[in-house]
Amino acid sequence: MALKAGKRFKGRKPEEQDAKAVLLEAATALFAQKGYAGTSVREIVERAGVTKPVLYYYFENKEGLFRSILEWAKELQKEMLSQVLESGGTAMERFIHLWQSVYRGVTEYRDLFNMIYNLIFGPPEGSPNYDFDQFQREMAKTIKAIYRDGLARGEVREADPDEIAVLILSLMDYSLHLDRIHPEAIDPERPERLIQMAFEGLAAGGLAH
Amino acid sequence: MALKAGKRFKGRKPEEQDAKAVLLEAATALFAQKGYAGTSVREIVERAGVTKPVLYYYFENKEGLFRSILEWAKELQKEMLSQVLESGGTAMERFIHLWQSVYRGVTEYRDLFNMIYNLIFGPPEGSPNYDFDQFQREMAKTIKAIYRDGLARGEVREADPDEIAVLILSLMDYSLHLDRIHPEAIDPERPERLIQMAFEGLAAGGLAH
DNA sequence: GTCTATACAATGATAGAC
DNA sequence: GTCTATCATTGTATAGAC
Repeated sequence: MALKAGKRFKGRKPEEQDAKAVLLEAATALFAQKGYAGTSVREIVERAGVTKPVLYYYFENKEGLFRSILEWAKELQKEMLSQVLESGGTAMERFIHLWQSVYRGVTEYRDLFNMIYNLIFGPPEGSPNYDFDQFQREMAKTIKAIYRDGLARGEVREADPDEIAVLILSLMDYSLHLDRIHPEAIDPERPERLIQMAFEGLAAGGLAH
Repeated sequence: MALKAGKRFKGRKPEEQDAKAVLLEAATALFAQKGYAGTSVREIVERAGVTKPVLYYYFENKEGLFRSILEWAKELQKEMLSQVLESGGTAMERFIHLWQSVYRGVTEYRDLFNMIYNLIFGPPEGSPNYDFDQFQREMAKTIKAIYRDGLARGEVREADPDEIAVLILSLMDYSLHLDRIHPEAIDPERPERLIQMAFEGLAAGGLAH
């Protein structure tokens, strides 16, 4: 959950980077909760337990801090997806595996995920310009790769891979949305069921297995 | 697409309510684009072509203006959904009809929709407290009603109605999301295809019709 | 590297004239 | 109902001491 500064930042003396890590963590939590515009520098430094000049020492400004968080998230996602692509199994199993990896990441870095989720689905000019869509594009790429493998093995019916990516992504995103707004009813297996439902079809009389 | 002040506000002399309508319209567009916190009162009145005291004359404050917009949206959604529930046809056809009604509403009141969409999926404390989730709950209620009718007629396979609602809602919401971020590739028929895909199933060898 | 103190622009909101 | 002028507050950001 924390930034684990030692692993992520290569400061010679750990204490030197402590302020930076704690600022990133505090800002992530606040941006996730209140949005970029809704979060003041004063709040960030208060939560981080430092003073304003410390923030401006480590980051160019509020926007620079914001961008640092996003670059960090980009790396995390990259690691996660490349790991998923190495996994084997049927398309269905790999979709489930993808979901479970996403879910693990979301759980471990909840604030970070919420922040990015808000940025992707929030007002287009609500925060500094940034290609937020890339997070979804990377997800879509992975889904399509899995689908194409499954198609080559005859595990799935033929369809537009882009459409499949949209289908799977929408189910995962909406499940995460539900977990966000109803944390009392979190259900990690919902996407598995939903993906399965989509696989097997809703129509009466459908499907063999 | 404008507020059509005459239909919505019952001012004796139309000009008296012009400022109010134009303020609602301007604020909706700005909130949709930049979020609540990211939009200043100055911007709103500038866009509306009035001065600040005019805003505070018609609304308690920025938050009051915000809430007025949401109450308006609530009414619009209510009308739309009750109309959909009166429609006939198979479950599949009624889901498509629901989507088309949503899509028409979204098109006609694009700023309003975008604003609410951002609020639903945006940071929880990014704007004044409000039960944004009610918009989704109303949608879910409609979907479940349609599904139950279809089930009674044997048109759909048995499943958890809540789960069905999540499935359909996620497909619609994600399609709207795609339209929002890729307006150059808007595809009003995507949800129809996606819902059909979910109905027929992805698994190879599935399904009769 | 971190602090106190402060500069200075922008914000939400209002008083009071018309 | 609408304006000009203004207020208090909060915002981002920095100078300069330590």
